[in-house]
Amino acid sequence: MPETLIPTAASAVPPRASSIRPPRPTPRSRVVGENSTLLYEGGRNRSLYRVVDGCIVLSQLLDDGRRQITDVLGPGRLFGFTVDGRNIATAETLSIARIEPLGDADLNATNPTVASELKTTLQRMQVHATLLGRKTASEKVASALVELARLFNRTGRNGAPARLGFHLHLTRADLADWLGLTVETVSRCLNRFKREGLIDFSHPKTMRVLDPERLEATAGFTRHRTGDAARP
Amino acid sequence: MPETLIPTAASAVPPRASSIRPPRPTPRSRVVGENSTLLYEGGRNRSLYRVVDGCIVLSQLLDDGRRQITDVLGPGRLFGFTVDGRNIATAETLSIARIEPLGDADLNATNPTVASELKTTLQRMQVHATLLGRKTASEKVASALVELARLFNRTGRNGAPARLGFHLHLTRADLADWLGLTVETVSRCLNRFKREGLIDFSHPKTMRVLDPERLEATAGFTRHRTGDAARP
DNA sequence: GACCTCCGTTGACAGCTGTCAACATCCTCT
DNA sequence: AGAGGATGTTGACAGCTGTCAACGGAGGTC
Repeated sequence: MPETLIPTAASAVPPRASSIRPPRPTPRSRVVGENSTLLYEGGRNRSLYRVVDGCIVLSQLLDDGRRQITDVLGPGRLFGFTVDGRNIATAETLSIARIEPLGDADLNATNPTVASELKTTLQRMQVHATLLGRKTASEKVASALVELARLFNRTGRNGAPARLGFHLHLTRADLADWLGLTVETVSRCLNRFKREGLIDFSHPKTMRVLDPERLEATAGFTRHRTGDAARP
Repeated sequence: MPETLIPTAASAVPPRASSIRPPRPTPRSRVVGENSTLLYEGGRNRSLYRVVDGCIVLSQLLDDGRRQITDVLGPGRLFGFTVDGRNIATAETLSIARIEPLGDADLNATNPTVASELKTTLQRMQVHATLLGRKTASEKVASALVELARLFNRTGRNGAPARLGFHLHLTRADLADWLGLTVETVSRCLNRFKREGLIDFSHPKTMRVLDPERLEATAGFTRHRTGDAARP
């Protein structure tokens, strides 16, 4: 039963039993349940939000129901950008999440931090466009795993990622909507990767990367770099 | 013979014979020839640029040569955004273009106009992601035609677009790289639309929209709008 | 605890789009 | 004007990915 808009109460939110990463209390931050729609594309809102903890996806819909997830947000990322006062995208939680509203003023994005985030997001979108338009199904799924492993790896961000286990917050359908594929194709790719020893999972969302190098190779990860000539 | 980086001279640039839209002289603006690479992805630059006139595309490359055009820019659009001082995308001219460098300070995007442009671009990228991930070849090509007709229609922007003729600055290969298709598929779609009376072209780049409504219908254009409930 | 829906997996099959090839046309350069 | 390359078109064919279907299992509700 998805809630709508931003609930103020942390109703269905038992703080995780042995909470490994204690949610640091942030000014005005709120906890939101899983599968809540926070913002609707085309709707109005008066604030930007920062993801403090959890996983949030942005999406757009075509009127026949086809969905495209345009971004997957982890801790630190901002969302709620508007054009002409209207939300660019729908925002939904894929996990219990803690979000922190930013002031009205930041809506104008004249805040340097916000502007920087905008540019980073723009870059991410362009990289994802290249994935959507020019990568094969296997490359897409492998790319997604590499990216999500970085975002949500279990070991925290204390230097070396011990074993590349992470919680996949997305369902197969979410992955499909993110990568421009169907559920069946995503499932087939994941299980092939599993058979080939690239990854492993017993529960559908408990992922472990067994062979990072081959996975990244499968992702066709490196973008072409013309860069500038080395300046000696 | 593509030039590299920003040339200061307007070498191969005969100002268009009966120039309908006289290039308004802008402070410090420069004219750049067709098929020039202005910026390289991963390279450094110290300024943003505004497109005063002409057509410029942004692109990314995978290292095996696959290319994705991430945006098509017309008059008024900005480009040259960086992350960590590095260009996000390669920028190339598809026509003789006039560009105007903006000050260093604007690189930080704290200028409200720049910030607004960033948000608009972000929205465009998300709409395009939906196209790349969730539309069929026909829908993609039709969408592209609708968008390019708006961008480059011949009648200027004096209210009603008389007859929807416009100059297609992109080659079939450019269209393919923009839409995530192959040249052959693009060509087949365009010629089918021509047979069906949606569009017409004698020269490959001289496009005319004959049936805007059916073309937009083919584009599957309307995105789902949940909007806000009407407030009586 | 039983039911029931959602989610994930797997197989069979089809069709959209990519691949390969040949050819036409346009443009540039000599 | 002629040569040659880039661009565009069209056909034949293949294969990647989508579609349809069936099934199993997990989680949630009563």
